[in-house]
Amino acid sequence: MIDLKQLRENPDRFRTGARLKRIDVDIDRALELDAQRRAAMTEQESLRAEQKKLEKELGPQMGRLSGQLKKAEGDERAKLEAELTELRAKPTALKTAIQAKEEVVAALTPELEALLLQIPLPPDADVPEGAGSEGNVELRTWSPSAPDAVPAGGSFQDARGFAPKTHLELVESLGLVDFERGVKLAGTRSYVLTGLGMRLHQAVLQYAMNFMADRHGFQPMSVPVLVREEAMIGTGFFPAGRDQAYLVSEQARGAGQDMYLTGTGEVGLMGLHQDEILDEASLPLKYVTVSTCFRREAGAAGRDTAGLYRIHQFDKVEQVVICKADEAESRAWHQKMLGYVEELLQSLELPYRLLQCCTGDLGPKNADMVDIECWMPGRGELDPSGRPRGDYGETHSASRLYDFQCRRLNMRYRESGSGSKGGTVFCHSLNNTVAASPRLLIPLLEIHQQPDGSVRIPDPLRPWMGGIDRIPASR
RNA sequence: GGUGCGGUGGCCGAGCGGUUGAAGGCACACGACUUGAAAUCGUGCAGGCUCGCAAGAGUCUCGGGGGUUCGAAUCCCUCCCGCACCGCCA
Repeated sequence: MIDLKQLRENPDRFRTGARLKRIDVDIDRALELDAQRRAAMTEQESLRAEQKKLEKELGPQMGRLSGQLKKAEGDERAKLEAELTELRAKPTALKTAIQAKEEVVAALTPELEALLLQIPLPPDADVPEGAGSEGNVELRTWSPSAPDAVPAGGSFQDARGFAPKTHLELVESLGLVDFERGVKLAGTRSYVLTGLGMRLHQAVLQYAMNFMADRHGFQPMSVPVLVREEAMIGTGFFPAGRDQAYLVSEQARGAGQDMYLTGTGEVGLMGLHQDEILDEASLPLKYVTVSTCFRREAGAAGRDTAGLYRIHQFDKVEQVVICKADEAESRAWHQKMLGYVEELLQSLELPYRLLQCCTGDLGPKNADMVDIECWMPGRGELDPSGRPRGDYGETHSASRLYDFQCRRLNMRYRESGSGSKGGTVFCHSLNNTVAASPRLLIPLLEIHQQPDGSVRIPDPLRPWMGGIDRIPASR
C-alpha cells in the first residue's frame, strides 16, 4: 500500500512509477474518489459534532421529561408529550442528515480502497528503465574453479572437456526423480523425488537453513503455508497475484473462511507481526523459514514444461528482514542479503550472475529487485547438434519494499530518539530467497556432473547426505 | 462434531445505557531522591482520519457488520475469531 497522503501531495510520482512498472491503474480516479470522500467526511463530522452537542444539552432534560411522563395523567401528560416531541425533532433531523453523508462515504470507499491496493510502489530512481526482462542489467558474475570449473555464461564442454547432460537426463540416469508417478498423482508439473534425489533436496534445504541461522544470526521459524486472505493482501500478493495462488474453498462447503496456499515463506514470515506495534529495540527482525511453496503457474502454459524448473510445488528457504524506516538501512540490508546468497552459492561452487531488474520487471510491491540466476548448461536454445547451449535460470530474487508491505500489514514501531514525537512508524521490509529446491538441484546436478555420469556432491552438502561425496552413476 | 465461555489500550484487566476513550496494574518516557544502581515517589503515555503553517480543534475506533435509542463498550440480531471440556483422530 502506498501512502495516500503522499499520493495527494505528489500524484505524478505515482503516475510515473506505475508507468515505469508497466502497471495500468487509474490514479486520477483514485484522487477524485478520495476528494469526494473527504468532502463528505468533513461535512458528516461537523454534523455529528452538532449532534453530540445537542445530546449533552438536551439529553438530561429529555430523560427528566420522560420520567415525569410515566407518572403524569390527562392534560399534564399531553403537555409533556408535546414538549418531548419538540425536543426530539432536532436531533432526529440531524440523524437523518448524518446517515445520508454516511451513505455517500460508504458508496465511495470500496472502489477507492480497491484502487489504492493496486497502485504500485514507485521504483527507486537508480533502477534502470525497461519494459520487461530484456531490460535487466547484469551486475556481476562469479564462476567456480576446479574441480568443477564452469564459467558463468560460458561453455561447459570447453571448460570440462565433455558434453554435459541436462538435468532431465541426469535425474533419469541416476534415478533421482519419478515424473510419471508424480503426474499420475497430481497432474502436470508434478514430480516425485526418489532416493538420493530426495536426500539431495533435503540436504540443500538443511544446509541453507542452518547457514542462515548459524552463520548470519537469522531466527529459524516454521510458519503456516495455509493462510487467510488478509495475509495475502497484507503481504502484497493480492490482488495482483490472485491467479497464482491456490484457493482452498472452505466457504463453499459452509465452513468459516476460505484459505490460500502460500507461494513463498515470505507470506508467513511477514504476516507474523501483522497489526502489531513492535518494540523498536527488537529491530531489525531477521527471520528464516523453510516452507513448501505452491504456485499455479497460470499463464505459463507450455513454458518449461519438462523437468524440475517450473513446478506447482517446491520447498524454499526464505530470508526476511524487518527494519526501521530508513532508506539507507534498507539499502544496506538488501546488499547484505544478496551477499549471503553469493556466499552460499560460492560454497556450492555454482556459477551465477546478479541481475539488476529493470522497472518493467519489478512487481507492484518492490522499489528495487535483484535476481540471482544460476548458470544451467542444460537450458537454452539448441545448437546445430541438437544440444542445449546453456542458459541462466532464475534461482533467487531479492526485493526491497520499504514500507509498502508493512503499511498494508499495519506493522509499526514506536519511534524514539531525538526529533521524534514518539509517534508510530511503518517498518521497512526486505526478502530474498536463500535456496529453492528442486530448482536449485538443476545447476547442482548439471555443474557437478562428471564424465562418467556420476555427480560430485559439494563439500557443504555432504554432512546432510550421510557423508557420501558423489551420486554414483547407476548400473 | 457436541457443549460451555469469551473477544476492551503496547500487554494484563475493570466497566454492562448518558458524567467512560475507557478504573487499576504492568511496560515505557521524563523528573525527584541516591556516590551509582535497585527500590520508592511525582508526572506523562491508545491509535486512525479530517481541518490547520503551527498551537490545536473535530471525528471515528472497546472482534466485523446491522439494529434498538435523543444517546451504546454496555441491550438485540448476525458473522468471524479464540479458549475450555467431551467425542473422534494423526
